[in-house]
Amino acid sequence: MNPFALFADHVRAAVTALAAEIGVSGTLDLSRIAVEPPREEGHGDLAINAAMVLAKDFKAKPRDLAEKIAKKLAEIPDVKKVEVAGPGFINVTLDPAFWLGVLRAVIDAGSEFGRADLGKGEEVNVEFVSANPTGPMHVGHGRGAVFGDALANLLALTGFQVTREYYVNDAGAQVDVLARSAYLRYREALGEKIGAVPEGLYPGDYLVPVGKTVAQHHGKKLLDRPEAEWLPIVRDAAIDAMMEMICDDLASLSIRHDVFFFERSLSSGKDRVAETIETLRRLGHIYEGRLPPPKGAPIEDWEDREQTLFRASAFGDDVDRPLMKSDGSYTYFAADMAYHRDKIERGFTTLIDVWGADHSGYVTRMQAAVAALGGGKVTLDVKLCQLVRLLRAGEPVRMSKRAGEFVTLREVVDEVGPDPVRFMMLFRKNDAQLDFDLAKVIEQSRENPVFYVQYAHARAKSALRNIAEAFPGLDLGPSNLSAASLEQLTDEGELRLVKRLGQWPRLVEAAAIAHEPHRVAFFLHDLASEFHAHWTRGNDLPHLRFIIRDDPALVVARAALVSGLATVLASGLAILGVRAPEEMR
RNA sequence: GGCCCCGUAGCUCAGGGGAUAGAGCAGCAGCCUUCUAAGCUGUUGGUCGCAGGUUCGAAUCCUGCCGGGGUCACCA
Repeated sequence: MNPFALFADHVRAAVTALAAEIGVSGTLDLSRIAVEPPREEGHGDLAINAAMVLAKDFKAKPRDLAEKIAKKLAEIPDVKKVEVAGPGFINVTLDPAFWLGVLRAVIDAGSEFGRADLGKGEEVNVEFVSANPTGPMHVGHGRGAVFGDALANLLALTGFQVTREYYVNDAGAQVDVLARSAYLRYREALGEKIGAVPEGLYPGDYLVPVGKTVAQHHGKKLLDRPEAEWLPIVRDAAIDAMMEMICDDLASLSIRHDVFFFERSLSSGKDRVAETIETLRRLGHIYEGRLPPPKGAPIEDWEDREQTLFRASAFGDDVDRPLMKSDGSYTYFAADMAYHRDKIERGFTTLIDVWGADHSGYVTRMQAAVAALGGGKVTLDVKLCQLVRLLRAGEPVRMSKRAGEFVTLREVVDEVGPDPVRFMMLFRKNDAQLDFDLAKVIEQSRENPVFYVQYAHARAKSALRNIAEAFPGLDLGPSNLSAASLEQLTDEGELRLVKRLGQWPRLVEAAAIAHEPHRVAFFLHDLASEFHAHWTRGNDLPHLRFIIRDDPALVVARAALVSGLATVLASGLAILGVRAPEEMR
């Protein structure tokens, strides 16, 4: 039940009928018609731009056309008032009964209110986190994790078949470094004094337990072997341990993935990377050639050589991209192409990758690869999460993995709790930098918007409890709330809240289409604000309170409103993955 | 130097073709005998970085500058 979509249908029908009556030649582009909640309250319930958008097609002045459309819209039963305003807006005011019907729809649908079928079951793959398995997650990873999870929730709610996926980079030089670092800890576990961890190895003591585990399983067997023999063993143990640790970190934020795709699996058994390159070669997208040296800052060891190149420039990229390193192994990009080809082969038609902003230069080439591999039928949307600046009381916290001194995601979650972390990270657009001030979130948590929204939900629940207590015999079940005499909700604050609830389905759809979960967080903040404001009006105006001693029928109607508010607040918080508490403690 | 993201109130940020540009924090002035004041009300504060262009209409789209951040064959 989306009132705005409903009236968009009405408007399109009215415009089409009008065009037929007048005899407008040519086809009308109805897609630009927008039916929106107006910014100004005095402008009614719906703002319609149809006349301005279609004035040319009708060869009419916007305001004249608006008048004609308005006349047709006035015939719709729920419409109370239609006004033409400004440059040609049609402002529609609906009968309060219509909005109360929306409230009834909220009660009847419960947590299903806002569910949509935009996706029609389309398979969407959301790849997020994909942090290298070389250490604990840091706060920046956490942002991508929370973002991807919320986006997946949002898409699932709007009719998409969502798979949450993690690409594990368990190949390449860095996991060898990990293995060597763990091997050092293994020797340490066997009693050796290792001293300071050499430059170039991971110094973090999270590898100490890995060393101990390897020592337990293999004793001293690995001590005298050449690296080529112990490395794969230690590496696999270390990667397992790192992934376990990362999954724990994610679990602390209630994040779970459906699929963990290991980069190594691309080359174990069949060489999937070679297959991918061959596929593209047959399509004419691969050639052997030379690249011009990079513009700008010269690279010291630049070596002009002939190499295997993907014709990314044919798909909008600036230059073609190498697939083989000088030592004959595949580039990361080549493996990543094979990985995305695998996603396409698994039937996904929409791919979403959530990356850190430091990968921004990589977006176009990956989209080029997907365009080439998907034959134009698969889209890749890359959501870049800008870096998180971690502050403590306004002072930047330096984070350096090399120095082994960085604030891990887990430390932050343990310190402030998962709800503030999730909400704060979603209370910002993904491509905007995020300042995360530990001192603020920890010490002055009242300022944190998450509490504000959670409090609104708790307040609604508390009101329902108090009503039940004040009227022991009163049935507050959904069916009775749905049957309440809602027409008693005549206060403007009450109606404002009901109308805001009516915006929820539209908001959810818009957020899902734009892949922007932050819109949900902002909507919840607005809704909470209106609820708190209305609540406080009861201080001065006791007749607006939810408990009115001698008027159970009115109380049931207001209980319906509060219940609807709690429902939408809970739905929104569920998308964000934030708890909707029954009470604040 | 090329490319990507960002420049909106003192600060942190929404708004991404629509009407008189919003919120939180900070500041100022108020509201607890109450269904939880973890709340609310009022108020101060803006050449939407600059300059052109596109059109009925631009904070929003395009171009060029200026500032901040990121990134720049073969790392992952």
